[in-house]
Amino acid sequence: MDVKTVCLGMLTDGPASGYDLKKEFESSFAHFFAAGYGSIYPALSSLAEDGLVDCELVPQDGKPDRKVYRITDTGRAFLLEALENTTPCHKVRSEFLATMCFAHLMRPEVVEAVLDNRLADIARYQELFRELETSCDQDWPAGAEFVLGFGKAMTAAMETYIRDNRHKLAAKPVATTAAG
Amino acid sequence: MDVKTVCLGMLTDGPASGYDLKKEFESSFAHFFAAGYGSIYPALSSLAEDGLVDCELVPQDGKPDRKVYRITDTGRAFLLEALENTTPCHKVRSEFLATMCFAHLMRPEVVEAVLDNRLADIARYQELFRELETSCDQDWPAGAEFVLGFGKAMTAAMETYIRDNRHKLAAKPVATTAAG
DNA sequence: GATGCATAGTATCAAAACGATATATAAACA
DNA sequence: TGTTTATATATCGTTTTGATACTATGCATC
Repeated sequence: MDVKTVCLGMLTDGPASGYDLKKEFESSFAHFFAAGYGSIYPALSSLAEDGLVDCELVPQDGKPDRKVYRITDTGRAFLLEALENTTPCHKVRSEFLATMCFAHLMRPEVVEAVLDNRLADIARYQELFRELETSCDQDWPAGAEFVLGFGKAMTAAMETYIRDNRHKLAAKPVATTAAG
Repeated sequence: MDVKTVCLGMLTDGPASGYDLKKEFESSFAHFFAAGYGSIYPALSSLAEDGLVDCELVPQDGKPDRKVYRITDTGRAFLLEALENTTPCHKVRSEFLATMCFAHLMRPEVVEAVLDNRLADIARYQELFRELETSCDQDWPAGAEFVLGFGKAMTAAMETYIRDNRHKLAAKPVATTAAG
């Protein structure tokens, strides 16, 4: 389940350009699957090369031409197979937690700042979730609702945990730091 | 906060080989920061080249020589600066959630299998957490405890959410799937 | 007695992804 | 007038991934 497959999946919703897909990665997918242009454009080229999508050039006045991609029957079949033949993983890559592992080497006020920063980031996600909910609340497939709810549950748990446990990070100052 | 910095941080705990660090990535760091040999060895080489760590060759009988790395004063200073001068991110990369977005394209029994698989994965993490707790319970820096607790809270929230909401994924079957 | 697997250890490589930047145009804004 | 925002595609060096290779011992299985 790489960027290619996710792009292909997004295209089951209707034809779209790379730019369109990027916006989707930044909204409904933002909390669990990031992808930049450096991944999306090569992915779409590769999908087109493999015949899994068709590409239509749509000229525009002033702006650059749009390359609108549409999933093919082959692509649809490929996607179904890809969806059913994997055991999808769920990975966290947290510089935040890595930093907190070394909190005892940091000045307490910096640790506090990092925690505040994380809470602010969580708040941004929560606002995004509210927007997603209000903008298009009905007609969503069950999966999309499940995924949104998942994101809400995770951020809520994260927020609660940080608020309830941040005091412990300040509590244990290390004597000398000289372990050499 | 890349693999290099995390390795450097791990070395504040005492000298270690790439193999040792890999084991740490697989245990206490497993739930939030993955790294393979392909990242660790180049990271250590680069750190040594920059004078942030020293490398000592320790011959062994039968087995290959160990390359034991030790953080230098320069390295320690570099680490402190790196820890204090960033706003560390926290990213999720979930093929699982991406798959669930397209649950309406999948056979219900496959969706169920994916969910069961995820729960099993969560159970493995929970067992790892129990092991980490029992093996070295006192003398941990506050940060390590915070991070372990964070992992426990997240996996617990994940498990609860999946158990409470999985029925919704089966509830809304799509009529034709032919949207093209 | 051979095969396979686990442990201990270092190392490399292609492919993928990341993150930033370049390019071009127009509208809105200060 | 100058800056930002939006629309759109594209590239490119660096990092990361995931798998594999290599050496060597020991232990269990066939």
